[in-house]
Amino acid sequence: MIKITFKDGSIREFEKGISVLDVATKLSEGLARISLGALVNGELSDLRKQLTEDSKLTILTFDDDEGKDVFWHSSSHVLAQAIKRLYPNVKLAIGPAITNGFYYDIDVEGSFTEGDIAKLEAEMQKIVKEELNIEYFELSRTDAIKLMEERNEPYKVELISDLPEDVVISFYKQGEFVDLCAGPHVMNTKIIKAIKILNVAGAYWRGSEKNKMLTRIYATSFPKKSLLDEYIVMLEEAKRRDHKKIGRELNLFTFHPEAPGACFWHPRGLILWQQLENFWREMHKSYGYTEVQTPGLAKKILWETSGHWDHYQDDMYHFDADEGETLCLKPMDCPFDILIYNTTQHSYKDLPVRFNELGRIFRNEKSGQLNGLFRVRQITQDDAHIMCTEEQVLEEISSIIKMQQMFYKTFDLKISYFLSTRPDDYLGEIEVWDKAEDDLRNALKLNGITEYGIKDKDGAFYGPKIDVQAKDALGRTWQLATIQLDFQLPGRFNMNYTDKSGEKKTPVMIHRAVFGSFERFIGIITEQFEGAFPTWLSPVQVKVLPISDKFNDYAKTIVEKLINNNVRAEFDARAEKIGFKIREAQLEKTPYMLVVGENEQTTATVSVRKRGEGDIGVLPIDEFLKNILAEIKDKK
RNA sequence: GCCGACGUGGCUCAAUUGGCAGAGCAGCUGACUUGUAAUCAGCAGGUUAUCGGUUCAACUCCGAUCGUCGGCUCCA
Repeated sequence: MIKITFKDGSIREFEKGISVLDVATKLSEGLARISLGALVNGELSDLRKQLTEDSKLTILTFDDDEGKDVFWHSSSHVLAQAIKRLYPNVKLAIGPAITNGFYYDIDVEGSFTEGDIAKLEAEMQKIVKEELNIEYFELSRTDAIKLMEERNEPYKVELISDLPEDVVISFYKQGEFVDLCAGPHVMNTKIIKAIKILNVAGAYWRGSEKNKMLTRIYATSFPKKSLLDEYIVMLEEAKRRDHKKIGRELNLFTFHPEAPGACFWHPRGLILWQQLENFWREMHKSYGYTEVQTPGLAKKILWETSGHWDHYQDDMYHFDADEGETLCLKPMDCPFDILIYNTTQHSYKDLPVRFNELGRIFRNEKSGQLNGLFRVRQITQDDAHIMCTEEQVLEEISSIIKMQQMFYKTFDLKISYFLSTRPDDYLGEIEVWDKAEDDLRNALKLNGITEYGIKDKDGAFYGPKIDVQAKDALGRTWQLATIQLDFQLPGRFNMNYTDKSGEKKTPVMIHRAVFGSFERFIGIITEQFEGAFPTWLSPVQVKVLPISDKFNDYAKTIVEKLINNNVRAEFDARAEKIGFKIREAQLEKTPYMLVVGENEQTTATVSVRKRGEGDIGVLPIDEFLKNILAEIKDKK
């Protein structure tokens, strides 16, 4: 008999030799999927051959996300089993599959050391070798609780007690180990060939900092050793790209213990920053924005009015100034842009008003959550606030989506969308929120974005938002751009405009960011490009390298010509061998090196060496200049 | 903030597990005048993150603080 685990967790037995089509016809709706473990030793290809277009039966393999989920989820059971064998007193919490592996949360006295990790890995390998079948069974609520109480698993008891009335309470068993689980799973532990425990961290029970902190063991596993090796290489690659490392090596930026959560921009890093800032400014001009700049320090009253004080005062920097007045370093720009808006009267004809601001804001991020440029306390936000009529909302959001798409394309970052809905601590009326959420949904639809995730209750307290995530070269995702619809602050600040009939109306406000923050964005592209920035962004675009100092005068005329044409060129006049100068320029990731000596001087040319390509031949200097200027203009 | 790990010249890393803090790169000085990823020689550089403790003796063990990293929580 072949046992097959289906997506709903059920297991059915079929006679060996049964065809996939026969299985499919024996199932009522054809919604089932065969999980990995059903397929061993050639059965997979046999089954595949028998699949037809009509058959709704699909095979899960490690190549698809769902198959990975099942595989890793089963691996997490193996991990839990190993833990219980070595440390019987440990209490199990939960152990799901995640993006690149799985974890198990456990309640353990004391802490895990490296030695424990090695022992755990070995025990997991042993369980795999035992080739344990993974079997499904169901229990009534009472029996389920009884079983988990007997096994001294209070967290499981809590989980069972909280399950909804109508749900089937299912378990999976492998050898002596039993775990509460909805499944599905692989059929046998034997297919989990390669396992690695990655790290140990703390995590709160049920994700709440009010609860006990458990120990979370992260691991990953693969059906082949070679896949694990590839994954480890990828992790090392990520480490090599670390922006803090590259920032220091390329002399772009550094961090200092004297100013935790803040970045020091060196001359070269600031050039990079300024190129991005220029791009930001051009982009906003062409989309009809006008730039503003507002104070960094202001009275508390402003945030009391906005509601931020109630929600975020613990995360704001504030102090008592003279006359008992509390001053705050601004944690966001919104109220300031509103003050500017309110200084003049607005006609419906003037709307939308679009203010963009490169605001330096301050947030007291908890020490444990600082992380290089990704999370800083002094943040440069590419903020903008759009005040418009309700009728204009869709068009404005569409325009923002287009701008964001154009922007991310420039950096080869793939983006995906999420809709974040009303949180529990919202301001305002539910009907208004529903409308706002509808507006955002429509805007996504209107722009052909049909695939997007939902982040339930993840909106800002004043409105729902569209969050944009970008994926980098290593497949990591980052929260960057955002579009937030706000029907609350305009009312709180008595913003208005006069409509066609002469009546005063409250505008709608859209908050949005494209970069997210300059710091985070530069951190991400530093890793994305591994420091080899495209020419338009490179702090030094060209290095001119004379063969010997006999050609310094000629080299100097070339450098001057480039600089006069706004190309960022440097002159390496040191008395070093050409190979040494090239090596250094290459390590600095300079896009172009121009080697000049006898030949070039007599023919008024340069010998061009391109980053990543090597020597690409000799060009007249004017032609090189023309080419590089075009490349810079096209942001290549 | 919570859990865990870590902190040695500017950088990358040693120091035989408690017994004289050392090397490469970078820097400086001098020589070499060079054709597509490292020329040679010499010099200098340290209160081992900080503070305290244990010990005849501490980079090493213990405690506290600061910082960093991996997570959790948070992210207007």
